[in-house]
Amino acid sequence: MRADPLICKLEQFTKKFSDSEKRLIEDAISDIVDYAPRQDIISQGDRPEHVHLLLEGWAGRYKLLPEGERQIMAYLIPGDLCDVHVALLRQMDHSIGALSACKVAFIPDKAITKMTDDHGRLSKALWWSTLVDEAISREWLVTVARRQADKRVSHLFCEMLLRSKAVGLSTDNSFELPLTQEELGDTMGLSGVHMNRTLQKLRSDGLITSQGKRLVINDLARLMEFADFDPMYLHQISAGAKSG
Amino acid sequence: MRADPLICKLEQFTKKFSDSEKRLIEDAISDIVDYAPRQDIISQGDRPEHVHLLLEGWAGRYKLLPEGERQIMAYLIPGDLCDVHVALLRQMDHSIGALSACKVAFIPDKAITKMTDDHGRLSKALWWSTLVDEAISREWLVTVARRQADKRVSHLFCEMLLRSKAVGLSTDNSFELPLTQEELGDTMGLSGVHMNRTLQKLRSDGLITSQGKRLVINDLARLMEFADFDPMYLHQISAGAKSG
DNA sequence: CGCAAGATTGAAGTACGTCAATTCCAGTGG
DNA sequence: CCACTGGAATTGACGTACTTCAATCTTGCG
Repeated sequence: MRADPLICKLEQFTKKFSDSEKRLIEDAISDIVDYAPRQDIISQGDRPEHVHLLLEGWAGRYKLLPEGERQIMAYLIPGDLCDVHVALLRQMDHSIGALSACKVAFIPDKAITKMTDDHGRLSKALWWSTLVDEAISREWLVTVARRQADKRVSHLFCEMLLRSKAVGLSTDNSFELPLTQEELGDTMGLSGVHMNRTLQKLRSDGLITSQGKRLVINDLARLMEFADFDPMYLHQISAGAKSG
Repeated sequence: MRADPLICKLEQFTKKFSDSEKRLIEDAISDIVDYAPRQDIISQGDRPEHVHLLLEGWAGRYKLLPEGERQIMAYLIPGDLCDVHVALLRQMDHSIGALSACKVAFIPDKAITKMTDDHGRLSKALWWSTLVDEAISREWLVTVARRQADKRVSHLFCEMLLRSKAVGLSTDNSFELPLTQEELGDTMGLSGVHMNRTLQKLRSDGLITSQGKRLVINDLARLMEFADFDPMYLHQISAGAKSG
């Protein structure tokens, strides 16, 4: 089903959903829209009328600074909801843009409200996912503030591998990374040039391999060790264990 | 009342609470505990049984890194709740420590659950406050990743002034800042030495003045301009965004 | 007064950024 | 099939905003 990654993700928090619950989510989708890379899915100041569920591709939360630099504050991958709870805030304080080609499902606000009013379990699961988003944001803060470039990038790769696994996008130790080095830099607070040199170092140290847009982590345990990566903040049930 | 700062804060989001609603919150407090500076209020790995409401002093969310550096990821000031929704996550992925002497109210988990089950408005207000926390965390990420030391610190000071105002801790353009320069550095990803030089620069530029532990912002408009500070992310009704 | 924590200062090192040139590569059209 | 093209990756030279270390001065406070 189209909502599989979302369900997959939420099932990390709660017990397996029943078929009828799955259908409930699935049927809430009112529309599906494609976005090209660099296109905004939601813009700062918007007050979206429906919730956006990412089905395919990568998107990013970002802000622009006065000198024109872009800071990406979060990655969204399939199964991630862009704005479950904007209704509580008045408007978006940042934008969400497609990083690769994206397929996005629209779920009307009312459908979400109805779903969560009737299903405490689902409501909790959605809130759980935003609490995890918050935990991720805090960890990125630590990463950017305190870790050196090579560990910064390694830490990010560990996270994205685990998150990809959690939604069924990775079974081995590799995943699609549809980003330019510039975009990676905009995420970790590094220049494109330095990101390039950092990736070269990680490759020559044998920690990663890249095949086109696919990133291969040669030895996850070693990379996690190197990056001081503790998966606890992801609050995955199997945290620490390797799924697959 | 003891819960005044919290109520003050929540009233930014929702309409004024009735006296009975205020009493409801007030009466939920089961206990009040004092903490000395540097003492942990909640430690990583904990699964707290009650919600902590900060009444006096400043506390901080932090993580420790392998080399022993501490990264402070958020400040908590009076009116802030430390862990409203930990129940949804299995355990704390970080610690919360007192930065100054703190007075903390304990509210039993069950009291919160009951309160929010019965009062949708209050429940929404509490969730609103965690969404704002998330927005703040994202803004700090931008600050640390992209802004230079002087703007970084200025941005932080703008935020803390507005947050202090929002809970009635500041009426003019000054507020209590009970932190060492080292702690400010641990927050903004700077060494204590560089934090010192940065503060000197801000003082000599006439942007701030410090009188002991009290920070005076000489010209808020100028400091906001300098720091590229847009208060929208705080989602305060009064501080910018008009309700839509 | 006397002590310890914090603030301040200077000197030297480094991890990053910036700029600019060059190479690589996937698409596209001929 | 190849030549063309524009974006992305790579490289080198150089500048700088920060860190680190270590000494000294200041302040709060019993």
